[in-house]
Amino acid sequence: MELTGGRVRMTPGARRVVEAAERLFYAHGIHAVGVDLIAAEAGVTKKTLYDRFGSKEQIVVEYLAGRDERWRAFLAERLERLERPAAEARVLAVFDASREWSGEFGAKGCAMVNAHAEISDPGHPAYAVIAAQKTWMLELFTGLVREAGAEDADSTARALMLLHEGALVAHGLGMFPDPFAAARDQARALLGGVRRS
Amino acid sequence: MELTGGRVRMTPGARRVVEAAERLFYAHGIHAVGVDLIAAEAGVTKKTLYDRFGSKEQIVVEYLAGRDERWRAFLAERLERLERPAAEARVLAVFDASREWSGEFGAKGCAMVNAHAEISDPGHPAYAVIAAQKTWMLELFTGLVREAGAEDADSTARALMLLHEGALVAHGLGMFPDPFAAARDQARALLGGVRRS
DNA sequence: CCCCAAGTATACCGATCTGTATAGTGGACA
DNA sequence: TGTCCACTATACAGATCGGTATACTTGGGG
Repeated sequence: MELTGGRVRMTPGARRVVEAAERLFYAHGIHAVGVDLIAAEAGVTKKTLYDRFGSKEQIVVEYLAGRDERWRAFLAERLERLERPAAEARVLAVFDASREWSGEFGAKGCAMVNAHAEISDPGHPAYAVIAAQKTWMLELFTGLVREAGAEDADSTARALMLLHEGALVAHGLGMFPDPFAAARDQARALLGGVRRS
Repeated sequence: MELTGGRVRMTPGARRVVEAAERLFYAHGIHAVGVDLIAAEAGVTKKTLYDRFGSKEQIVVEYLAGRDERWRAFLAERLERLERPAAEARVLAVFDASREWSGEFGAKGCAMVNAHAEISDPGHPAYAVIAAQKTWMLELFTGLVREAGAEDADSTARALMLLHEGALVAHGLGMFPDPFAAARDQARALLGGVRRS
């Protein structure tokens, strides 16, 4: 199975497998996509696929963990662009980044939320990846809000989290146009009305 | 197939099928549950199941439409409880109702969002049910906000929608305790700060 | 009394599912 | 030159998938 800290060593074939899996899992759901299709789309035999990953479950883990890694790198790059940023501007930049990301890669909403809908066993290794992603986002907001000097950083961060998750869902379901702009507006109002310590 | 306006005639066996399907689909996901299991859990043969529904797809439609109906009835009952209610109180009551509903039936978040994650074909009949549910909720918020006399009812309603969807997701993933209370607090602040026409 | 709707019981269909087995190929590197 | 390593090709196993077929039972209403 060739693991390195729960992750798989990414040979060229393995990388193509994860890329194909990400595209197929995200578009059609995890259970709707078989390993035969993944292998075919990756231009790889099932033998190679199982030599690298050992199980479909492990491909799911790589799919989610890889996507999370890319999102974090994407977000970090967007946050570093800001020069001498006010903390409030950094919070709003998270919504802008999410809007851009979702426009490019997020037509079906949050991959973590969607995967969670298909997994019932809390012992599934993907569960930890999903939970960690949401914890990380909440802590990101908490840190940024604390920088901004808000009185109750925890509850403010949670409110931002609700707006952000709501925007992801609204975008995925096409509830109304540009939900990230709406969420960003609310976030600004929320931060503007907050008492400073 | 015995349809009545796109829906199935609910004989006793058919009702048990939908009940079993709802429990299993919601807990494990749609593609993860086979019709054999549904029939067994309903105490019904596959013959009966297919005589009533004709296809698994139709069971999915009944599952979602039935759950939506129950939610709307649940919410209507909670809203009617309020006597001589201010419109703002009615908005907050939606979040209270959602909190109560989710505590009883919503451990995995929104059934519509979860189903959407597993369906890729926009022509799937369940798609219309999902979209209609979200449209209905948005219009509900819009109507309530308009009653409250807010200046920009549409954008206020969308903000409430984001908070509500965010709370459903946060609850389903267990991101932090009592997300509906947090969403309700934000909703109140949002309504309180709104300019009246 | 007889019919009909709703149901049971059971067996089957072809397709697809995850996962394994066997045998062989081509390149990099020591 | 020889040995790994990543990979191809193909075939197969056992289970489960959605869906169908045949034959029978039961209870209530004209």
